[in-house]
Amino acid sequence: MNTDALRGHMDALLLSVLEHEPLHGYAIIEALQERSGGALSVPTGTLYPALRRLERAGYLAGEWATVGGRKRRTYRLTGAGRKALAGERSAWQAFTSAIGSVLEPRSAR
Amino acid sequence: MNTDALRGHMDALLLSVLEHEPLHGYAIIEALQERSGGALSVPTGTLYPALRRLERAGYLAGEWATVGGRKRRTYRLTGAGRKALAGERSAWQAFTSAIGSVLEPRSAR
DNA sequence: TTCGTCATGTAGCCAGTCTACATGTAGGCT
DNA sequence: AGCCTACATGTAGACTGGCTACATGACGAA
Repeated sequence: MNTDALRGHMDALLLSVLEHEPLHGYAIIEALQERSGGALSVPTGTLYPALRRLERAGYLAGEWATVGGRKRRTYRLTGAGRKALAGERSAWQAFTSAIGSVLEPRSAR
Repeated sequence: MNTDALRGHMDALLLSVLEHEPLHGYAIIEALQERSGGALSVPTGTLYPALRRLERAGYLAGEWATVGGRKRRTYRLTGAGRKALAGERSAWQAFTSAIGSVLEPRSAR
């Protein structure tokens, strides 16, 4: 997939994937790919700026760690992040419902 | 609603709303609003350029008419437009399925 | 004659995604 | 030693397409 249709939904994806466990950037990319059955491949040039944006917004908290000689920045969801995630989820519902109701094939009335 | 999340899905909406009957721009805006239960309000600065783009692409055919002294450009779906619509529909399925599978709340594993 | 609805259109802004590049470690293979 | 792949993060700049704001004009009602 990976069209620009993702626009506006990245935040939801990132917050969601961090809901149950903190992850670092590289692991987030893999998690998204795995969870979506390979459909989503987020390039690093999209991911890292987005993580920083969400951190600035207060939805994520990042922390540096060194594992096996490699530096990682691990992000976890903040309280505000959880609220934002809930908001993103209901926005997603509203979004798909609105588009779906238009796209749904219907017989000529 | 009406965030920029629409990006990439406008084509599908327009093709879909024209599937069963040709409409002119203004009527398309109303149809989208009605079908979505008021959730979608597409501004003219989005609609008209999109219609022209789809016409250039060969998915729509536009024709001028004058009704009650007012000029309208009525668009109808072409054969290529129908094919494109089918493609947009399956793309939409794939898209929502991918995002949904990530967003879906799940208990910690 | 003014206002609201109908009707179309464009210029320019803007935000977020993508491409391509840059940097560096670790481990395996030859 | 040298090379490659996987791991890991990051930035600059292009691109794209939806949005705001504006411009134009006809019609009917108050």
